[in-house]
Parts: sequence; structure tokens; C-alpha cells
Amino acid sequence: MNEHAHISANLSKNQLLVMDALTNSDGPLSAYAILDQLCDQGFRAPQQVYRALKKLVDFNMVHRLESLNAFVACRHPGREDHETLAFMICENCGQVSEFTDNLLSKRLQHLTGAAHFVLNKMTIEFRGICINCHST
Amino acid sequence: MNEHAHISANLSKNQLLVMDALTNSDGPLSAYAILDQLCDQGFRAPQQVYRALKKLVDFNMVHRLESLNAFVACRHPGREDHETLAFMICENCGQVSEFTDNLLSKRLQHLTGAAHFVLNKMTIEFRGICINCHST
DNA sequence: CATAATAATGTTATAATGTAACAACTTTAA
DNA sequence: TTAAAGTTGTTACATTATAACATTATTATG
Ligand SMILES: [Zn+2]
Ligand SMILES: [Zn+2]
Ligand SMILES: [Zn+2]
Ligand SMILES: [Zn+2]
Repeated sequence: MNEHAHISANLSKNQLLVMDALTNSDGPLSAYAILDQLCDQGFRAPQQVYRALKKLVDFNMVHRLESLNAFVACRHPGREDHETLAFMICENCGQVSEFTDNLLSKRLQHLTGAAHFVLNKMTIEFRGICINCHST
Repeated sequence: MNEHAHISANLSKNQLLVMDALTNSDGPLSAYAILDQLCDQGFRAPQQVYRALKKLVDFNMVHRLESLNAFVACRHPGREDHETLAFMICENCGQVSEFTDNLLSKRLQHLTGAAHFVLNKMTIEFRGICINCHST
């Protein structure tokens, strides 16, 4: 049983429903898209989605994409270490790939450190065309 | 006469009003905050702000902060080169500092290049506490 | 100049995203 | 068992952004 399964076991009903919706999606979903999907499961108001999302983001099981106002299930191996996390978002097919990089991490730490800036949260998002979409 | 002044001379009336509002602000402003400020100058509808903002962002005179849904006047020296641009945003005082870094640029180019990802737009935003705010 | 093309503006309405606030219920821990 | 913390349901509202259409101003171009 992997880390994901372990954490999932502790999720509440609504958190699990939202998590499943995101996991089964092949791309990011807006909060309202999730709400629509979960109408059949009894969801009625945006708060039900937003509250579950907040927890899932806290747990690092879901990431918020600021440039899309959307949410994506974490697919990064070793979900515990999310210090420096970046996303490549294809504007053609919607695919999101999540990655970290040691040199990038180091450089960012150096830059914020040099400015004496105490980092709380980092947003790194690349918008463009993925390899599958520009090869044709 | 600097680059900024040169470009400003070509701005339309509304673009200039929005640019001035942002330039005179000591931090980022939401579109609706700008709209409120420009009521006295005849602004009535959000479109008037959003349309001006779109042009100013195209001109690289204003940057959109995705994690704040807000806009900030460019204060980066040498506005022409904005390939890799990052922001440190203080969550206490609201100050935004804009910077670029060659090593960071290089690493990001390497990462997107290795993934064969054709970059259109980059969002790099750090949220945290600036040096002025955590020294007390 | 005439006139067509482009850019900018004004306005109304609506869509999309996100929170506040209150009441009820459930789980956990002392 | 009782208090604390967490979860849920719900109504209402706040914030951010765009669609659509009509009008005016500016800029080429012949
Ligand atoms: Zn992740
Ligand atoms: Zn793609
Ligand atoms: Zn700038
Ligand atoms: Zn500060």
C-alpha cells in the first residue's frame, strides 16, 4: 500500500469524492466543474467543493494552478517532498506535468535567501505546447 | 527621456489613466480597485479597465500577478527583456519586487527544452515575508 | 480628400470564481 | 459524558472576468 492509499483512507466522504473526481480526470478541473460532476453524489453548493479542496491542498494531494484557477491531483512520486514544485501546462491538450529539479530548487533558495525573503509558498507555472501537441 | 516615457506617449487616454493608477500605487491593484479609483475620471464599467490592462500587459508595462488576481506596474530596469521574470510578494505589507536571474533563466530553459515544451508564458511568484516585515 | 480599415470607447448584461455566516451533525479525546 | 475539533448542509453574497453590441476616433491608402 503506497502513501497515497494510506492518506486516502483518512479522508472524509466529501474529500474522497473530490479527490476521486480529480484523480479520474486527465487534466485540471475548476471547482465548479467538480461541483457539476458531484451533483449526483449530493453536492449542492460550492463550499462543499472548496472546503474539501482546501484540505486536499493542505495534504499535498491536490495542487492549485493559479494561472488556470483550477486544481489537479498530485501525480508526483514521493508526494511528501514538495518544496519546489513546478508545472508545465499544455495550452492545447490541457495536460499538466508536475516536476521538481534540484538545481532549480537551489537557485530559488539562493535568490530568496539573498533577498532575506521568508518563503511561504511558491508558484511556478509554464504555459505552452507539450511535446505531443507540437510534433504533428 | 527613458523608455517608459517614450512608450507612455503612445498610450490612449484610458490606458494612460490605468497606467498612472498602477504607477502611483505602492503595490498591486485589482482591476476593480482601479475601476473605483477611476470613477472620477469617468470610468463606469470593468471592461474599460480590463481592456486597458490587456494592452498594458502586452506592452510589458504592467504585469499580472496570477496568485493575487492583481496587476502591478513594471519597475524592472530594461523592460524590453522580460523573458524570465519572477516576483516576490510580501504577504504582510503587500510589496512586490520583480527580478530576473540568469542562472534561473538558464535552468528553466534547460528544463522546458529537455521536455520539448514550447514555452509561451511563465509564471513565477513567491509568497512570503519581506525583509522589512520580519526584521521587527 | 474620401474612404476603408483598425483601434479605442461606452454600456448593459452575464458568466465564472470564491467567501461569509449560521446551524446541525459526527468523531475524537479527556 | 461531555467538551473540543472536525465535517457537513445551506443561503446569501462578494469578487473577478467576459460577451455582445453600438459608437466614436485614429490611421492608412488610393
Ligand atoms: Zn504533487
Ligand atoms: Zn499538449
Ligand atoms: Zn517588469
Ligand atoms: Zn513586507
